[in-house]
Parts: sequence; structure tokens; C-alpha cells
Amino acid sequence: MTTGAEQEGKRRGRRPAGADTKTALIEAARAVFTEQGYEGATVRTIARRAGVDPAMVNHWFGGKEGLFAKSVLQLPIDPSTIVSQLLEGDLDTIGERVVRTFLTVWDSTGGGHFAALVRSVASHQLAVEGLRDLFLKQIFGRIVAKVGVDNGLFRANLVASQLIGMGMVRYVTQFEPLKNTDIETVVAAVGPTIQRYFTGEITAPQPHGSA
Amino acid sequence: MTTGAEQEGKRRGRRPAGADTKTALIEAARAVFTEQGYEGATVRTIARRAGVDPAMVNHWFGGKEGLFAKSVLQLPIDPSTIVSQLLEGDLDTIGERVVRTFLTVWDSTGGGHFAALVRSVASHQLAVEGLRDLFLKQIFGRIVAKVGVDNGLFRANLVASQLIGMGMVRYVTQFEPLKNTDIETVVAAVGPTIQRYFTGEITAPQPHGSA
DNA sequence: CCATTAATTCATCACGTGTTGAAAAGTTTG
DNA sequence: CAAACTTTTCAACACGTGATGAATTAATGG
Repeated sequence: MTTGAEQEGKRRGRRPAGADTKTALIEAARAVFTEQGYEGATVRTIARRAGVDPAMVNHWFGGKEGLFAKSVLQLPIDPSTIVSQLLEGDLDTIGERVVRTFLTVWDSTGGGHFAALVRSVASHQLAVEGLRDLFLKQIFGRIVAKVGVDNGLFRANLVASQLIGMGMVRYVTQFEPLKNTDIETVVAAVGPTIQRYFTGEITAPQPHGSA
Repeated sequence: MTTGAEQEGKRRGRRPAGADTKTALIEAARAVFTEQGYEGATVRTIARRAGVDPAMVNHWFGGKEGLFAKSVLQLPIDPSTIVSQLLEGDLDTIGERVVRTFLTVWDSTGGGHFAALVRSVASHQLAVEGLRDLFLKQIFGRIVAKVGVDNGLFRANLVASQLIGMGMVRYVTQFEPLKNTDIETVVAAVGPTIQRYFTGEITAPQPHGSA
């Protein structure tokens, strides 16, 4: 007890049992990447948080990059499922449903996944394309196509802007009171916006400099 | 071409004339911070881009942090002026005016300032607070206070969410077609959203878990 | 119960970082 | 023109990074 060298947690070799190092590393990585971004997060910090040796990152994931891919870029949703669920209900209430689903999905992990994704956009071009692909092509692009209105891509852009902004404010910058506002309250406030972007009157986009 | 040692651009001592090193560094810094984020950007990269020696960063700005403050955190706007201008017109069209002003201000630097701010949010807690202070307290908070509606802070949050999201999509992830859409077209599409957040009916926020 | 395999730790490597101090060369001042 | 000052380059430092390989210990299988 005097020097602490007798603590058994530091002995060498294989650990007694179970002790799922892989999972512990993924969870610690998600937390640290979320707080620090890709460059700011260090392998040593992640390993310390997970209570294991930094070398385990290489052993299990082949390096920092691999751990990043298996933690942050692993989304908590299946886009196809989400889209077909959203398209089942009435078209007049799709705005509300989209907002409710968006918040439910990202709230389920405490916003960590969303924040991590946005934070990694900073230093990783890979993440930018991931975000674009996820929101535009796989989700809102598909919905707009099914709904069958004009200016589909422009509408998808508008929807993405409001929802990404909502995620920024709720999960990343964490403004009060939106950070802790009940989902249904937000649905009532933002739902009509999304509804209008989907089915309301939207004039066609003009390229720059034709005002 | 063999050794390249004869190029005169590498001579020591004070440069011939003018050669505004400070400005060159600030501009290079803004570009590199925008592309790489705070941690990802290195002093050496910035200096090379500006065509000067890395040591100049310390000489003129006292270090990387100082250069960051003088480039990225130096906003292209004066909040007070903006706010009083926005409050001059009719209250029924404040939504349009806010969107138009937002886009005009950030477009003026090609979106670089906004992207840099968001990118630095990733690794810099300082930038998070800067963003929160700028949008909530200094701009939308003041407007909401002057307008004098209920749930002021909640409304300010909603406005911020839509505009920050617009900036994300237009300047950071650069989705098409929003990236290149004419300002007035965007005003027509998003103006009503902001108008409703300011003066429409918005139910009061409920804390989590009371659905 | 011994040999093999898997999991973990440790010491260390090569490298890139931000920063520093001294030397060199131009500019300004008397 | 010479002294003082300012601007710039260069070499180097101390440090932290991600990664590697050998040593060590537990689990496993015949």
C-alpha cells in the first residue's frame, strides 16, 4: 500500500478471464474521439480510459485509423430500415415523423455518435463524404424521390440543413434549453419546417449571381 | 536544378521591402485551419503556405494559439451593428432579413470564416463557447429580447439551429445545389422558417422525459 | 501435465511537433 | 558611414506521438 507496486492490476501476461478489451477500447475511443476530434485524441489517452495498454490498439485494430473506423464511423442506424419506416405513414405528417425519428435515433447514444461524426469532419475528408452520403443519398434523397415532388435535391438539402443544425445545437455545442428539451416539444416546433420543405411550395434554385 | 541552393529567395536576414509577413501568415493560417482543423494544422505547413519561416509565427503571434486567435476567431462582422440593422425594418419580414444578412456576411469571405469556426469547434472548447456566445447571446438572443415574445431562449435556439445547419451544408460539407444557390432563392425557402421561429406560435419547452 | 497458443505489458524506436536562441542581413537613425 | 534596431533564417531542443517486437503470463488441448 505504500508504493502501489503491489496492485495486481498491473501484472503482465494474459488477463484472468473475460475482460473484453476490444469492446472497452471501442467505447473509450468513441468517448475520446467525441471530445477531442481525431487528431486531438491520442492512442495513449484512449487506452488509459479503457484501462488497457496502448499496444492493444495495434493488436486488435491495426492502429489508430482502424479503431476510428470501428468506433466513430460505425453508425447506430440502418438507413434502409429507417426510410421504409418513415414512408409507411401519412404524407401530411412526414415532417413530424422525420424529426421524431432523427432525435430518437441520435438520442439513443446520448448524442455521442452524432457529435463524433461532426467532430471528425474537421480533420477527416472521409467523414465529410460519409455525412453527405448518409443524409443526402441514403436518407432524404430517397424519401424525396418516393414523395415525388419537384426540386427534389434542393428540398433534401433544406431538410438536411435543419436537421444537421438541430444536431449541432443539441449534441455538439449543447445550447440550452434545446440540449435538454423533450422530444415531442421539439417535434412540435420543428416538424412544420420539415413538412414544408418536403411538400410545401419551394421555388426552384437559381445558381449564384442571378438576383 | 540539381541542388537548388542558388535560389535567392532563401537568403538570410531581413527581406528587401514591404513583404507583409503578418498578413500573409494570417491568410495562410485561415486557409489551413479551415482545411485541417486546429490540431491537424501545423505551424510548418502554415508557414510554408505563407512563404516564410515557421519561427515567424512565434515572433509575430507568440505561438500557434495566438495565430489561431488572430485568424479564425477574428470574425468578419460586428454583432451590434448587425443586430440594430436587422431590428430597423418591419417585424413581419424579419425572417427574410435575417437569412439574407446571414448569407451575405458569410458569403463575403467565401464561407471560409464559417467553415474555420466550425472546424475548430472540433478540437477547441474555446471555439464552442465562441460560437455559443456569438449566436445565442450577441445576436439572436438580443433580437428575441427586442421582439419581446415568450420562450425567448428556446426561439433563439431554433433560429440558431436552422442557420448553423444552413452554414454547415453550404460552407462545410458543401452539398449541391445549396452550395451554389442564389441568396434570394434561399431567402425565399428558409425565410418563412425563421419568421415562424421568431413570431409564430411555439409551445414552451419541456425538459426530458415528460412525453 | 506438458506443449501450444492467445492475450497483455514493457521498453524502445523513428518521427513530427511547437518552440527557442543565436546569427545574418536589411532598414533606420544620428 | 557607423551604430542601433528590426526582420528573417537556421539549427537544435525537449517532448509527445503512433507503432513495433520481445518478454511474460494465462488459457487451451492433447
